[in-house]
Amino acid sequence: MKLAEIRNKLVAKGLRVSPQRLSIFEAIIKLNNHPTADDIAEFIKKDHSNIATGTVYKVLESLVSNGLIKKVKTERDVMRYDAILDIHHHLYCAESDFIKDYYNNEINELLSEYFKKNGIPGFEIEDIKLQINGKFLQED
Amino acid sequence: MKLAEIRNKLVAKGLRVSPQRLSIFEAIIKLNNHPTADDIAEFIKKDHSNIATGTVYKVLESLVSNGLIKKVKTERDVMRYDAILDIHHHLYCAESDFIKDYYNNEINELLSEYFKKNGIPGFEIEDIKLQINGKFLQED
DNA sequence: GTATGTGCAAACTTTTTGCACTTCG
DNA sequence: CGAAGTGCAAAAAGTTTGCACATAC
Repeated sequence: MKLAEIRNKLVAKGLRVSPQRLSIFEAIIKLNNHPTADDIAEFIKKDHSNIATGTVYKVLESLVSNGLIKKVKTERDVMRYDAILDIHHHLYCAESDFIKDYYNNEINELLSEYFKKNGIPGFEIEDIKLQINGKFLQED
Repeated sequence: MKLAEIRNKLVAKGLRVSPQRLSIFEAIIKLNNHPTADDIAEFIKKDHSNIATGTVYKVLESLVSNGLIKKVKTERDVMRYDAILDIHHHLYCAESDFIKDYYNNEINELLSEYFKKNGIPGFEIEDIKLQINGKFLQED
């Protein structure tokens, strides 16, 4: 995703384009393994200018509440963030607390077809995500 | 689940049967909406005897690492706990941060059949959970 | 110029830890 | 009795908040 694209997304939501917003958004995309607030802060401090921790949280919050990124949580005790790129699922290894995105349209269709036929009473489905738990093998 | 049953589960894992373990385990089952450590502590302090916060965390940790309960996390910032009763999925409403268990064997079979045919390269699947996001309608 | 965003540090919340004491088996 | 578990209080970790200052538009 190019900078101009990010800029557009911010503008489209009525958010001002500050360098902090840009670099946080960029960081999430580049650090694409579901970074924590701390990962993001470090990344920015390393490659770019300085940024306050409080700002990182405030910006993340505004991006989340504007639907530009998502919060992801694992069994560990920190929040992780995820750019919203596409419908994807998560492969998760509890042992290493490592999350990897998993794309599979066949599954998406299988599920959406199933739930189109059989809804869930008392619940309005917005989207479905798989959390596939297990272990990563060598080649990762 | 009866007390005797809980007792057995503890013994089976080589854990000692302390009143704290029993009441924490019981609390998770009774407070069956994925209670937080704090919910559990309050519940125990109300209905039964006193318990230290540190103990609650220590006991939860031992139950989790012995596979007797599970940690569940939502987008909010506290950890929740879940008795392991059966294969189930979660209906989740981000707005209210409310989680409800969802049982559906048809889906389980659909998925396990699918992944039996088409594995995921580099990943060994242990189990699959659906997180179905959306909104609860009135009758909840 | 003004509403919005940022930096900073202090406060808050949740979870962890260490150690003396207690209890299960 | 001894190993395992608990209470307590202090500390760590993660996140939020308030307010003065800065900046995007």
